[in-house]
Amino acid sequence: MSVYEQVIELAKRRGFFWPSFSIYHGESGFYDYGPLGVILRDNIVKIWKEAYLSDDTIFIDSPVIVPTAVFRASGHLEKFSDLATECASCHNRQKLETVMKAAGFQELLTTINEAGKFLSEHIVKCINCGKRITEAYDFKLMFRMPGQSGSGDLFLRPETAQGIFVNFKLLNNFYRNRLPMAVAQLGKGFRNEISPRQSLIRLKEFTQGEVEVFVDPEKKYWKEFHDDLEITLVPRTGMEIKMNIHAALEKHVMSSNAIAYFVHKTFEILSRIGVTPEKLRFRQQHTDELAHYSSDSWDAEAMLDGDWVEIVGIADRNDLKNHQTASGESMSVRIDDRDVIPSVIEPSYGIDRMFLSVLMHSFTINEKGFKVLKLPRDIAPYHAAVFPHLNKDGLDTMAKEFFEQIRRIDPYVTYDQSGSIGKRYARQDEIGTPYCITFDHESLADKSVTVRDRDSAEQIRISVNDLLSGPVMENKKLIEFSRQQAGP
RNA sequence: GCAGGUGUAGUGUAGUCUGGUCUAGCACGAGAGCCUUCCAAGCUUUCAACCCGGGUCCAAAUCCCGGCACCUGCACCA
Repeated sequence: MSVYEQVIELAKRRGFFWPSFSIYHGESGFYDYGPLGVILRDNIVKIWKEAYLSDDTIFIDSPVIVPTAVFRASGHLEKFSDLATECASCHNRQKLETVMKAAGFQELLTTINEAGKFLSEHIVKCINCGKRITEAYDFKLMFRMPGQSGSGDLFLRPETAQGIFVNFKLLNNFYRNRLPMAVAQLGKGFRNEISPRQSLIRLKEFTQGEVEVFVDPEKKYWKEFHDDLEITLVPRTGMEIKMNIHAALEKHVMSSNAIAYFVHKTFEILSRIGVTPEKLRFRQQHTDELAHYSSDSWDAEAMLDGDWVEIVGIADRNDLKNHQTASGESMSVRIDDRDVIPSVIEPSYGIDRMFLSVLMHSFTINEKGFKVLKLPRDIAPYHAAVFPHLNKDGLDTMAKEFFEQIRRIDPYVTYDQSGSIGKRYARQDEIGTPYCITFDHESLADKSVTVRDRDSAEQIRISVNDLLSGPVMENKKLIEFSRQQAGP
């Protein structure tokens, strides 16, 4: 089994995630987060959110249901729906554009009527079987929902970004008309994918963390930053290189301080949540793969089972101009003596893909053949598990009492007294719990317990009072202990 | 969406070709109990499945049709 398959199996069995609606045979493109998945995802989101809060970013939360006008202005209405063809003979579906190109036609057809007329007047052949194609249809990548009479149709947003753009003036007013300004939003996005695949990688309903950084288009500057990292970069023109981001900026591999800054920041966030740096690269998109709204884009890609998968996109986009034109509202900001419409640098995080990458990169099999999820300690769903060594002599009641106390200090803990001690360790290893706290006969005498480290299986003895002094992950003795275990 | 493959307890599988002895087997798991002085030990016991719908047949997990889902490839990924 591949790592992906093993992670899927583990996720389903241990409650990280699974396909939605399965008692009704499921619905492709939708997944539930299970009990442990919810906690793990929240922990990942928390790190992302705090990384931006501590970097002068403001947050907003806007509706997932959005009126047509917004997407007319943003270009999604036009670009997000493709004219497509289906061959009447072999049922092969293609984008109209692709079929036209293959047939040697240059014409750009944008409406269903135009396309129908063109196809009836010209012979356009199916790429697959060579039979003539006579009809085109509209394929919408956005979910459309009927609006009330007069107000027009509504759409489920395909990205959270527009909710920030349409609020630009209010947000910038809140921010006292300064630039640069960074605004973030965490929320659901929806895309009617033709063929959702690979569980959390292509969902119809997904979670995004998007940050829109509004900058002076002439400078595209956010902040200086410290950087002693070597990061794998794949520029549009050239080979994969390991490079320092500052150097990349100086050598114009990256076009602006803002892009470089957020590539660097993204690298730090991803390493922090448990994406392995060696399995991470930043690749600049080729011009022909750029989204309609973007002029440059660096994708963070994670190596998952031999494939590079995009998990974060850092794009240079220019949406405000469109909204100014469409709405008639000025989006310009006064900088020195100039009125400028800000450019936007957008780091857009695919939370579900990050989540899956963290699981896959944390997944290990130990020398005994058992699975150990080596999650960063503080993002593990449970920080610690509490066991009685034996279910007798009062060990169980003592352990249970301790558990009730510690969970009031740190709710990310669990209790288990079923099966043998070894089985319980194995259960916790599989879900990534970094510490197992065990009450044994010595505990009865001196109120001390053993704490076992997930990655080394080594133990220390520590007093109950030390453990109850604060949250598990802030415990100085445990931090010291895990440092020793991580060492040589 | 196309082509091919697959679909059996929570998980992994046997059985499907060659319909009946399948009251669907096994392992892991989970629950209860016993035992047990630290890494999936053992014992007793319990739980739990033929993807859905239709058809053929005396008889369907097994054959046929339709649907759904998953996997691989192609296309798509704004």
